[in-house]
Amino acid sequence: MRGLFHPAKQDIALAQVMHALSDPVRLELLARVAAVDGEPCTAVAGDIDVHKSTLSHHYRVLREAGLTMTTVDGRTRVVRLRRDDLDDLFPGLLDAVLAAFRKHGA
Amino acid sequence: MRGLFHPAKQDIALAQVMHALSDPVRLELLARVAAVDGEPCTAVAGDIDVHKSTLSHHYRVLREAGLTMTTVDGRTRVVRLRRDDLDDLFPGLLDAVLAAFRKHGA
DNA sequence: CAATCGGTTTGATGATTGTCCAACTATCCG
DNA sequence: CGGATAGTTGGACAATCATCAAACCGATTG
Repeated sequence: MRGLFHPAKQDIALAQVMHALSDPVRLELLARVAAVDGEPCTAVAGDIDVHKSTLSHHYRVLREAGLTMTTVDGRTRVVRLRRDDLDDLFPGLLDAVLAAFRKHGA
Repeated sequence: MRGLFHPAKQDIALAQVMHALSDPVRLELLARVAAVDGEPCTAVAGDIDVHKSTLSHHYRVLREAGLTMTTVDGRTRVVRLRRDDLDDLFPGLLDAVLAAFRKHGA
């Protein structure tokens, strides 16, 4: 498995971030990751009704856009929000999106 | 020309807004519209290097996502930001995106 | 070692997208 | 009216996307 790619902070692009946040499943995932930081993937994904390979795909989109940081722990993956990088690059964006999602859904 | 469709405020969906903001051309358009509110389309589009029908397409995506309000004035279209609706629905989102775009580009 | 478990990778498929071009509509000007 | 101007519409095309299914892989467990 080619070691999980994460973009460097300066390579995080706004349009790509917005695209990563333009899917209902990914918004749901991000909101959950933001709520419980540092949980295994499945614990977070829980009841979402999509195939596990689809979930894997969405996690990769979030990761490669620079939104999340995934580390390997045994046979589970731990997903964390790159809040520091994002808040520094795009102040207020993450909080606005998360608040909007909590209030209105996708 | 089927009269320009604008979603009602309560029908503006987060995911669709994010998708509308996930294209470099549309981010550029939005930033310009935000800067000079109430200008004709071409005055705003100016030097952007895409075909005029492509521009028309992007304007429609922005409009149908609820980001802009387009009115017809003679033979030109006037595009305005739906700032009140957006700020009310998704507080801080628009400003965060615009600030991010001004600082980093797309 | 064998089975299981968490998750990835690799197709395949249908839908959506961004772009251009050509034709069209509607308005304005002379 | 006839031309120019501003923009839309429809078609075509390649690229990307979300989804599923099946095979796979590495870590853990029996």
